[in-house]
Amino acid sequence: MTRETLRSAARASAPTFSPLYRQIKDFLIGCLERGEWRPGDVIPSEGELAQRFNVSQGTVRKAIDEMAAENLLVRRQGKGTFVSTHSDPRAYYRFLRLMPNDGIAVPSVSEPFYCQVVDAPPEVAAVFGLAPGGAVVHIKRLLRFGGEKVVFDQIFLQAEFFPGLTLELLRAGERSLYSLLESDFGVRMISAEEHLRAVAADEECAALLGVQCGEPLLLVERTAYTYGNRPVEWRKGLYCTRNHYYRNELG
Amino acid sequence: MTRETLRSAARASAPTFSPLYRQIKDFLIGCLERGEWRPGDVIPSEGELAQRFNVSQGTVRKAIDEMAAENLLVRRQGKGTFVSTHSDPRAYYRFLRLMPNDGIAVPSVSEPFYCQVVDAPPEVAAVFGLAPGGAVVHIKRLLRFGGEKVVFDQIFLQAEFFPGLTLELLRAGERSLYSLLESDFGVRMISAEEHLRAVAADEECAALLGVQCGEPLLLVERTAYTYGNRPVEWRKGLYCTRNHYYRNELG
DNA sequence: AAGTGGTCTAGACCACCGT
DNA sequence: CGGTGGTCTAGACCACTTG
Repeated sequence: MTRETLRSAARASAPTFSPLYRQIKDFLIGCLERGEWRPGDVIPSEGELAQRFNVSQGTVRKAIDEMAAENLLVRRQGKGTFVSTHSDPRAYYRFLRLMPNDGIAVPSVSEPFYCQVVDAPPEVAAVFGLAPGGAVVHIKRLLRFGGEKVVFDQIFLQAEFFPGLTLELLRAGERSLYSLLESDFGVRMISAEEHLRAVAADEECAALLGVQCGEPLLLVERTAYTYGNRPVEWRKGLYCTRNHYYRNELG
Repeated sequence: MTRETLRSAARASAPTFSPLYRQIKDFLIGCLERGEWRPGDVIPSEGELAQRFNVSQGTVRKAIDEMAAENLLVRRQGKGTFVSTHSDPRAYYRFLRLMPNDGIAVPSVSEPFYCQVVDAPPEVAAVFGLAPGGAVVHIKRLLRFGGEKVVFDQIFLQAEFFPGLTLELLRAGERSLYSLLESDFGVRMISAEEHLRAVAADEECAALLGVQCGEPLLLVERTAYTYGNRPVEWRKGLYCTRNHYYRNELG
């Protein structure tokens, strides 16, 4: 593929100016989407990509810079550039913002106890753009921090993307849910949006979390997206915030 | 100032390697801290800065790129690079994550009703690193969205930085609190950390927000920082999340 | 037309990692 | 040592804004 190929493709598909590094970035994202490079893999070096596209190293560099800023790639000096992965223990809790009040981090343990394919509730169908009653996997689990029951999660996934996802599979191994979805089903979560509210505990979750019925809980609704901002997960978490808080940084 | 000045300064102060663009960034941040360029001002052009430091445009560019990514500067093609400001209406709600359930944005109105210099409560003194009982300004206010009472804020500021801050001043004009603190006291908020919990409404805030005593509310504690990660504000907000939610994006 | 930021190049050298 | 990412240059040209 030559530089001219890139330029002409841009002009053909859109009259708006698209810089070279943007086109290269789009190409790299395409490789990730199509699974040509899998999570944890090294991608070709900057020099090699520059040759392949007939551009200078700096142009490839700018494309990779942006993708690294978006957590799609990870640079490691002297080694190469790698596809981000949830299987890296350092990324296990990338999306979990819960912190203990006293600041002392303790290991968290996930205890899934329910996993069934069900008709999508209307709210979930709307998020996924499914027909009402489309098939989704419904997971319920408890998260413990140092033994203490802190979070009750209800997770919904589009069933067609996760055939054979069972409670046994969820319970096997130490990896995080996103790590499992990534390695066993090829679906990678890259961003998410959360909506937070305060609610009163109902009977079910009061029993599960071991709190009084009516106790204030933090309700966290999350929509998670894969490449191309396609929603693939919706979840509803109830957090007991007696000994923990949800941490957020504003820039 | 020459390139050699930059290099030798780096070697003298620290044995660790510090790239040129880093040193230039530090210099630019210093200018902002010392108030040499004020919010809303244009800073010198990339070419001029490159000449001044005896480096190439690309090096200056990288320094400015990072600062733009941190919201310290704003680039405007064809016009120049500007110091970020809370006085820009587009930045009024930079730190406010509250959204209406129905997605229809309505204007918010701040109603401060209390402003006194008081001894710092222990929690606040700890955040500011003040001696117990140090002087802080204590502000109470209500935030309304389309007339509806939604947030009860209690705000604490280090008194020494804000002499003459009164209820009248807070009530005057349309600008946001951070815009006022920036233009009238020269203190600019650049980042913040929030801790969220669910709590039950006590009598005071139930009355203020017009909800039942015991109703679940979202408790948002914020520490806001100015240049150099110096904390200058601590606030405690109680959000009624019946018709609104706290929105957060995870990357 | 002049001035600004935005893109791109070709090549150099440095810092880091593995063998 | 060779290969990788990280820094830096000097200069070119493009895109946008303003006078």
